[in-house]
Amino acid sequence: MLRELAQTVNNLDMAHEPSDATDYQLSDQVGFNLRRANQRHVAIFGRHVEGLTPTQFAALARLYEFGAISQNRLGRLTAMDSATIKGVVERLRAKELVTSRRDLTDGRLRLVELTALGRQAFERAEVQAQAARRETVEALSVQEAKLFEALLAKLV
Amino acid sequence: MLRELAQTVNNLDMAHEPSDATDYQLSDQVGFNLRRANQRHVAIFGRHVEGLTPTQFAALARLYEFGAISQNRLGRLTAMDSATIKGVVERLRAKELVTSRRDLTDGRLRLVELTALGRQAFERAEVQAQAARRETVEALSVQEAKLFEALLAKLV
DNA sequence: ACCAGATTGTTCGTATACAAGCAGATATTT
DNA sequence: AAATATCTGCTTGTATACGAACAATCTGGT
Repeated sequence: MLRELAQTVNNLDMAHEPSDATDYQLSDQVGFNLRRANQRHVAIFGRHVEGLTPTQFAALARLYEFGAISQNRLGRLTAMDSATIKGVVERLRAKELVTSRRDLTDGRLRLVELTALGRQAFERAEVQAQAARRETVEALSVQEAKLFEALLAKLV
Repeated sequence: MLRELAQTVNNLDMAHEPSDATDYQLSDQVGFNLRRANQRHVAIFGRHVEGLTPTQFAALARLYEFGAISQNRLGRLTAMDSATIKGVVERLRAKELVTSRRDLTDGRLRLVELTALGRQAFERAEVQAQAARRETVEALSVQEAKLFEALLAKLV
């Protein structure tokens, strides 16, 4: 019992201590909370969606939507730079969810495309991603969630 | 000129194409935008605050507030697990902004504390972090920003 | 046809981020 | 006191994330 309490107190450190100590506010509060909100969402996503990270899922979604596109363009569509998207495509290839080949008309391009397995994986994951999305905003009312999403969209 | 235009069109890919194509919505839109908002903030923070990442700044802020605390506790206060906080403390030590030593009464603990240089660095960075915070939410009105921050705080 | 500039993709280095497994120190229970 | 559980910090492995530099390729203007 005492153990549990100590554990609970520990876990509440972040939530309680700042206000306990003073009314001190981390001067980068927005950034700090954006980072924490993202961490939390990634964790929730991971519990709902089997075998795909949020970024991998985003890549599959874009490929599902746009068909065969170049690796860099996929990166732009998913907000990843060329170094990052390279690794993501590599891991999706390893899972055989996408293929990649050189473009015949433009030798610079590496065309990335979903496999049949990739399409299936995306369709299955899409339902689970919706559930993750709901859980992420579950602390907000429906209206608050809508408002939050709208404001967030204005930020990015 | 055409080059510039092409560049511009490329940069707008993410903003335009989804709506151009259909009214398709990424089913993990909230997560996707949380990730992008965080990316954007980290970039803004980097432009305003010299020599400190947002996470390093958060660690300094907590140490400034709490004095000497254990490494794991610092991690909890800054939302980093033990593996992550270790690296952050290591890099802060390399810049001589913090020191770390064993606790005499509890042999497990590694006490981390600001140096005089670290205190100065934090005080200077705090002003710049405020500016970063403002730029991050500049697309929102003052009321919208307040609302957004309140909703974000409810999420985490 | 040519050359300057731009784009694509790769590699390297640095910095979070977390899971899992570990050893050592401390705390709790019996 | 001994057995058990917990906590701390470390290490390894995997996955974003980005800056910078690079070669290969393509495009624009001449």
